[in-house]
Order: sequence, then structure tokens, then C-alpha cells
Amino acid sequence: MTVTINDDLWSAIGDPTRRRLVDLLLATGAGTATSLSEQLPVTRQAVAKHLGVLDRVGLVHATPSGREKRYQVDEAQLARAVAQLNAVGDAWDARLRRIKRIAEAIQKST
Amino acid sequence: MTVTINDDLWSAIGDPTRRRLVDLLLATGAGTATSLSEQLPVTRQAVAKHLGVLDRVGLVHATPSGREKRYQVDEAQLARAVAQLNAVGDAWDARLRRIKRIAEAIQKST
DNA sequence: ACATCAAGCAACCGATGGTTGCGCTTCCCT
DNA sequence: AGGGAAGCGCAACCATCGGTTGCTTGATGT
Repeated sequence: MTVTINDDLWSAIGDPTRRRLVDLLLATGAGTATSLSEQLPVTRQAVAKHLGVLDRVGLVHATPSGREKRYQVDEAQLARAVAQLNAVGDAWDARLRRIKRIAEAIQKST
Repeated sequence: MTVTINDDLWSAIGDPTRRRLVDLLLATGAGTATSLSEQLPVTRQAVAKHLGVLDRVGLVHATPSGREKRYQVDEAQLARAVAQLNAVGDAWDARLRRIKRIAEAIQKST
């Protein structure tokens, strides 16, 4: 039984830089492309692109304020993403436990 | 507190096709590039490449047998990957709950 | 012995993560 | 009020990656 997941959402958080971006936004509450890029080993433009894809999948949400553009995490969408992570993790975990159980049963019967 | 994770392992399971590959291998126990490609919407060569990266990060393990090359999941490594999924999920979940708690406290105090 | 099936190269293509460089708007400071 | 600095957006470019097609090579089974 394959877990049905939204590939867009998953691959959004599949990128390590974007994951760190989400981490930073969660830690500081909000940030701009420039402020975030100062705490990451990539340029502002790269951060801006990542914020773009995070925005597109709804994980993050921007509010322009003068010459700045503050981003912050969309909590509901992030919760959905976490749920998907858990779903896949649980499914694989169940498979692993089942395999182990069968393996033990075989071992016992020999 | 950022969760320390192995980016290689994560981005290995970040790709949707590779995730389905792992699913298939878990479901059927083992498979070759050819047999797996028959159950996926991609060519054998694409599957072979994916099996290559899964092999490189140790999520999967090949045993050549004649002209075939049977792959199967490395359970220990997959367990480690699942643990990382859970770690990130838990960290974000904790953050979300904390934000919600603070938000409620602020609301109450106004 | 020979056709067949599985795997391995190699070249190519589009998308993506990253960079540099430039221009434009908004702010702030004297 | 004017002008430099700050922040953003756009464009071109490059390397890597997921995917394809085409061909070769090696084991299998009649």
C-alpha cells in the first residue's frame, strides 16, 4: 500500500537549503531574502528563488513592507508537510517491523 | 536548534521516483532494474541510475546473480532514514506547537 | 551454436540550484 | 531636498540531475 503524497510539497522540503530556510524562519519568526541569505552559505538570489518555490507550494507567505518583503511560515501548510513526512516514515517503519517479524518466524521454524 | 541530518540520505529519498522504488522493493522483497522499471512510468536506465544513488547512500544493496543484479533494501539504513524523517518532523511540530502556545498567550493577554 | 534477455555505456535534452552583473525603487541622512 | 545606500527583481550563464534513445557486451537457455 503506497502512501499517496503530494510530490510538490515533498520536493519543496526535499532540498536541504529550503529545509534550512524553513528552520530559520521558524526560529526567527520572519525574514527577508537578504537577512536569510546572511545566515546561509548561498547568495541572496538563490534564497529568493527558494522562497519563490516555498511560496508557490504555500509553505511560506510574503508580506511586502516598503522596500522589504518579509516572509513567514504558513503553519497550516507546514503541519500538512509534517503529516506527510510522518505518513511515509510510518509506512516504511511498519514494513520494516513486518519484515523483521517474518524473518524471526522463519528463523524459529528452522 | 536545527536538526543535524545527513543531506545525502535525505535527498536520496527526496526524489519521488526513488521513494516509489523503495516502496516497490519493500513490497516485493527484491528486484532488478528491469523488473522494477516495468512497474514504473520510467525507463530501465532511469531506474538503474536511481538504484545507483540509492546504493551509494547505502539504502539498497545489490547482489549480482548471473546476468541479473538483484537489489534489496538495507533495513538498517532505511531505519536510519526514517529516524531522520521523524526527527525533522518532530522538530517542526514542536516549533509549531510552541508558536501556537505563544499566540494563544498573547491573545489571552489582550 | 545462436537467439535472447539483462545490464552497461554514451550522448543528448530540459529543469533546477547556484552564481555574477545590472537596473530600479525605497529609504534615510546630512 | 538631494544623493548614496539598501533591498529587490531580472537576465545570462554554468553544472548537475532526472530522463530519454541507441548501441554494445555478457550470461542463459534451448
